[in-house]
Amino acid sequence: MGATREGESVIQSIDRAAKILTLLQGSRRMGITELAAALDLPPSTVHGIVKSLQAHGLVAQQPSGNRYVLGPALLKLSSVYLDTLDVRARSMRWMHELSSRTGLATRLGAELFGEVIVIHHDRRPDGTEQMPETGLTIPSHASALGKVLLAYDAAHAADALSRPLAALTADTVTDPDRVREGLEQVRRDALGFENEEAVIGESSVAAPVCSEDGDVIAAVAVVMPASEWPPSDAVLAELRDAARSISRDLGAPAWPPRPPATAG
Amino acid sequence: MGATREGESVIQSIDRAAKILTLLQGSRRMGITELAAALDLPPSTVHGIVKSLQAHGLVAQQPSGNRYVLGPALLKLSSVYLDTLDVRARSMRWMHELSSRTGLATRLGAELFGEVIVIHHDRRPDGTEQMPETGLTIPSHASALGKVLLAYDAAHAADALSRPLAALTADTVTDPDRVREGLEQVRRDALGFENEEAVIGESSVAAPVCSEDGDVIAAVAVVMPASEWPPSDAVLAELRDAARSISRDLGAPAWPPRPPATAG
DNA sequence: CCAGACATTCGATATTGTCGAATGGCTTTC
DNA sequence: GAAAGCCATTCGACAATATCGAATGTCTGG
Repeated sequence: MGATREGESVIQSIDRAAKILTLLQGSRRMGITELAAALDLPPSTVHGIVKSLQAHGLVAQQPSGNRYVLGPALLKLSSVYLDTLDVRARSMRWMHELSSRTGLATRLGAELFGEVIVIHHDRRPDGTEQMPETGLTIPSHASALGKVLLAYDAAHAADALSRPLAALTADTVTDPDRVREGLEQVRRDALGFENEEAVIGESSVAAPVCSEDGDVIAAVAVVMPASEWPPSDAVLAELRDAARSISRDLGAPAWPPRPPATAG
Repeated sequence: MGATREGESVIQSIDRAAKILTLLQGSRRMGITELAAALDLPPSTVHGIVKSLQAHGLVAQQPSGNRYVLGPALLKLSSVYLDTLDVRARSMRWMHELSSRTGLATRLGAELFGEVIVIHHDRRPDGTEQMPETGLTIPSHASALGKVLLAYDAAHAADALSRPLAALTADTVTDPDRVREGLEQVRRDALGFENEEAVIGESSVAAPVCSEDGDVIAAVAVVMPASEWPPSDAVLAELRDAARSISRDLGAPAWPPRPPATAG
């Protein structure tokens, strides 16, 4: 085959397969006709694709019979994916130290298609039960991690701020221009703040993590109950130390990073 | 298209795409020609597939340029996959309680293509740094989780014990028949044991988790340093309680489960 | 017991992925 | 510093392949 139109030259069936995975990612469990309707394709076509995915464990049909869900093979794949991430490996001990010292949960995030995906998560050191957050995605404009990543990555910012911004709480900033204004402060301080903008009762601060060639490739955050807002200077200092240590481990030439020239 | 031969009727390009993902899962980073050689396909064909996967974030090429790795989209997909698992959601609080009471790390595992995949992991409650283990896969024959799952699932056992069993440590049982013998004890006690058979210095005990219709769909384990072997009766009792509680939450009619009739 | 909805199978068709050769970029070697 | 080799990438023709619509089977609800 090959591209019929300019721009895209993706293999049709793989493209459709990926779309099916994305669809299942959104609405947990779907039937064949449901998927077919969503993709505007005949059910038999969708059936063939789903069965092929199922053969590799990428989707599974639940015992109930006629509904499909994402499959266990994805878990193994993602586990290996995480292992390939230098950033994550180098961050873990610093994040654990950061959690211990501040008594707060910490997150490491990177960009994924205009959102932030949590690459590592270290829980608050008290013994309470806490959901694992690795793999979680958060809108960039409503998170401290996201603001930091937006501030240093023009492409990410252009992508994320071009579409309508969702209001997750009453305090979410949904005006792209106001978000952009906030980014200047982030670049100045090398710290991004967020107070109940994503989740009610939860606030966070993030700092950039730089790679060998000086690019901001990730961000670390401390997450705290909104009742503890604003964070003490001690916490901010610990956060900065952690971000600097990780960046240093990665071979970054400098920290804090230089804001991109394009960002005037 | 459709199946040319009996048995399989998977879509070729999707099959190849999945194989590429599996290949990248094994050897972290690979080039196009390397993949092409492994699949015995022309590089141009592989290139097209890889690019299609890349467009959806399922693979990524590392900055270095010419090598491909698994992509971040897998992380989000697996995160949603985990959320769809009833077992996991119901297990979390009981596992956390089990960890707190015993002071040991706990794991929840299910079957994936003849191996065991860790679906949830609750760390030891001391403050030490511990790797997240969710997503890890372990050979069934060398783990307590695996032994339990094998004992109650004939298909899994047939699958897993048909191929050569890897020796992970000096104590790994690699003779299929000896493994099978061990399973009778597992069915009798509803507990599977493993002492340094997978990892040197680490031992574990597992118990079955049953679904609504009485099938064993997962297993819970406590993991301890080999120096603490054998586990106390108190620990075993806590483990049984946790397994029973989870099964009850899932609507299981009975616990311990009845061994399958086929297993005579 | 019947009706409807849905998953699934099957076979013909042409759309589509595949392949081999040619190009371009990069690193290595002498 | 120039050349050679390796590897990713692009292109276009071909026919193998995925797609589609209709028919069948299966389950659920009335």
